[in-house]
Amino acid sequence: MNYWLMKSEPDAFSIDDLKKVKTEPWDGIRNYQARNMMRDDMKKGDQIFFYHSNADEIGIVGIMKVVKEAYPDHTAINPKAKYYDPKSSPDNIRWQMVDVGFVKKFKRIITLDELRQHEKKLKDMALLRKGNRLSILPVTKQQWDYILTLA
DNA sequence: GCCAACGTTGGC
DNA sequence: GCCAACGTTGGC
Repeated sequence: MNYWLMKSEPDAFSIDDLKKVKTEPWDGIRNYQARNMMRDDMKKGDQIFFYHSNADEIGIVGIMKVVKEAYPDHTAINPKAKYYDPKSSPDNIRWQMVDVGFVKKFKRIITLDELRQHEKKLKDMALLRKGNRLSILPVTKQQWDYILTLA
């Protein structure tokens, strides 16, 4: 079982939105590294931290899981979609997505600030590394368990 | 709204 | 294959 962290701007899609709809196709990923992780390493049942970015309160807000493994992100070939990709075509969709399911919302948000305060315990957590803008990040079991104790 | 830190594109 | 220009992300 692998562990992940996925970012979303709560204005666009928040943990409360996920709680309401239960499952959601995680479309719009347009970064090769992130796509490759979804395609190659994300397995059904993997656990994911839901992270709110670009918000009043930035941080981890809950847990979701992979309910469907990677498949083509058809929004890439929809000219009206927000993340339309003119270089993709129906027989060559460059992007993939997974479906995620709601697991739980934390009673409180584990803010980025707080995570930084635990930097030593969360050694080399990808999220805390400088300049990291990937919207999907791997989390180690140790980091996962430690963050759960914070929550 | 600013800007640092990227990733991507495209001309050469 | 290099790299300048451009676009995007995301914290502040």
